Amino acid sequence: MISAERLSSIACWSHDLDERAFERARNGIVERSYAKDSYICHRGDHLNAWTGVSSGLIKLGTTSISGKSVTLAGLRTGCWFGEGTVLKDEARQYDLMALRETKLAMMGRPTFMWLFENSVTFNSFLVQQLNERLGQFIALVEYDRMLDAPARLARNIGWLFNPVLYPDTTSCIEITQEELGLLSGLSRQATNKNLKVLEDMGLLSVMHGKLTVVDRKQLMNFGK
DNA sequence: TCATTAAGCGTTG
DNA sequence: CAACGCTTAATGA
Repeated sequence: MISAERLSSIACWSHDLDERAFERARNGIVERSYAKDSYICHRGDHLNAWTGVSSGLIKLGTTSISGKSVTLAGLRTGCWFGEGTVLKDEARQYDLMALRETKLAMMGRPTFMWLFENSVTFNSFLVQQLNERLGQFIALVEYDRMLDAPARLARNIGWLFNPVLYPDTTSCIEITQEELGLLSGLSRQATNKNLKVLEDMGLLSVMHGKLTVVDRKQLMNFGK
């Protein structure tokens, strides 16, 4: 269980719930901390919790049979994920790893299902979120087939600041260039080179171990 | 042939 | 000490 203030600050979807649903949510959530580079779960685990990133950064990925690891998505502070797995009551399809010190809010399946069955506003949020994600992953395929390296990097960074998925106001993210590369399907060198291109264009600014987005709109439209 | 990458290592913040 | 930058040998278009 977490405090009402805490829920409110880490879960923007909680703002529209009625009092009964809000209390239910609050009672069904626990918070946990994860050290940098530690795994939250592996593929095949039954982590039956809808999960919010209270602080930190997570990597969603998997490892191929040959042992090569693939990064599929980065999940920033403010993001809630795992609804697909919890709804279907399935094992996890992908690995989750904390890329730095991270706090997660876990909502157990019973609470999630209760909200799903009883709260219209909660459902609205879920639909909006699923819709946004679908858009994100379709776009990813498009980028892969249509865009060059700088544009892929630009748009992947842009997605990390999607206002629906990450309803915070910061424009800064702590992430290494290597991780940014894994996220965009680029090598470390190519990432570094193209970050400088984007920086020269005034779309973002690069610092040691972090970057600040200056113009998200232009990043998202890069290459058009 | 030329460009790009992974890997290793030196440098820096 | 981890992130960055540079060099180099391998890879592949």
